[in-house]
Amino acid sequence: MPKQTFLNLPEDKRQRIIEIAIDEFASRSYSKASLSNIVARAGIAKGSMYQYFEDKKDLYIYLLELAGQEKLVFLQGQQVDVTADFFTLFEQMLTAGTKFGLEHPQYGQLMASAMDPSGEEVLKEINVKFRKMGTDFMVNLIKKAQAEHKVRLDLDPKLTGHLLQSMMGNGILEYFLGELNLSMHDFLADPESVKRISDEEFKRVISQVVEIIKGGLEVR
Amino acid sequence: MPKQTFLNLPEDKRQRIIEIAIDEFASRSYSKASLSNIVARAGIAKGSMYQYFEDKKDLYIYLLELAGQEKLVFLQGQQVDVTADFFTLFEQMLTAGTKFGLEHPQYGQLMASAMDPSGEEVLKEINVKFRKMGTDFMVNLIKKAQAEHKVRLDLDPKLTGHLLQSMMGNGILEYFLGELNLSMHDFLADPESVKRISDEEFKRVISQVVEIIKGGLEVR
DNA sequence: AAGTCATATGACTAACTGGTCATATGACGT
DNA sequence: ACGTCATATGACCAGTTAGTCATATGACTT
Repeated sequence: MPKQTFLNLPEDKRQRIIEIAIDEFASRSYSKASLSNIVARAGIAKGSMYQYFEDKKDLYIYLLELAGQEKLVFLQGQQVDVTADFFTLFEQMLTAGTKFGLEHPQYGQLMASAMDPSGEEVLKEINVKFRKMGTDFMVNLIKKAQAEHKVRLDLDPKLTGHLLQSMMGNGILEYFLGELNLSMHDFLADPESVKRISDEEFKRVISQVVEIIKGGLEVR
Repeated sequence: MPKQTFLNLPEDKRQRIIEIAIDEFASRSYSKASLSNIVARAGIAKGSMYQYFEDKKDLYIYLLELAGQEKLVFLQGQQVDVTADFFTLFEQMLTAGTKFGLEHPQYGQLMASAMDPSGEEVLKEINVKFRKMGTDFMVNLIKKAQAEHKVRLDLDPKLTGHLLQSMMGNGILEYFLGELNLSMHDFLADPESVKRISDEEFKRVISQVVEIIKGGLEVR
């Protein structure tokens, strides 16, 4: 949690610091991200940073929380109907999740790296927490769909949830990047580079993935 | 490529250095892995390391090559019949790939992190090379299966290949770790901790994944 | 014994890192 | 004008890093 001092800061200064910090943590790993770099770019003194946050980890966790909130807000603005049919909901979530990654590359990357199972040891707890949230949600969805006989009853909800969960992250985005011969770094440096993907192409990819999953999971 | 000096080294010394270096690079990210640490553990002078390798990256790439060779040898020892039916081959590859990760945690982790699309910028080329190899293989397999009408013709081979490829890595292993409430670090520190997984459980998980994929891809 | 040559060494450098702290600033109340 | 107090500062610290290099070792040749 940031200290009160940070929250008392004028809006624009606070925002600038956040933006620069997000950018740093999104484009370098946690340990490689540099506080010295952030304060230099933000034009503040190193000491000030420690008036705002306890330490590096504190700052990082705060940014992750912001990213989570941002994603939540984004998802609420998208067409995601939690009462919809399982496969419809899956399609909507896949669409919304991928769009978030495309439109908010830094937040997306930040959350993706926080959920990376082979992340840094210092961040183990955070990692576990974030992944558990996502997987639990997915597992419950599947259980519900099984109760309604929409999904094969012989499938293990946990295993199936794990598989779907691994697709919900940056999976589709990575496919697009691969097709455009771009690395994640290229994309972060120039998010516009992915605007070349047409709406049709986007929809085609999502619907193919959904079809595969549907074929694999649905009761026949 | 290592320098001749390294290749001239007595077998046991060379092996010891390799083992320690693998351990270091497997358990910390490329940038966090420390040469100072490696030489200290190996009981050699820092300067010696630079008689053996050009620099850190050179060493890392060499270790990756070793890991690749090790995996190849491992796969050859497993029951993988490249002439088999597509879904049979997929099952065999999934089994063999996951087993490799279980039995050679460090090599497995090393290769997984080298293929991580959001890896470090210095390693971009290596990353691209490794991923391309894997994906190309998968894509060709799918194209062949489509020609034989074993896989739905309306599926985009590249997209489908990308999806399958993302499962072939540490996906299943990560599921097991999640079930045992272990992190990747725990597993690397104590590979035995996963021996608790019975053969039946292992087979069950693989066959469920294969069934899902089969349902999703096969011609009906 | 002298010379050669591949190999081994570790002190050293320059560049970083996260984090600290004594000091300074400047707005506010008295 | 004085005192107070939250905020801002950047020199500084101890620790780490990848990489260098003059020097030493020791086996093998002449």
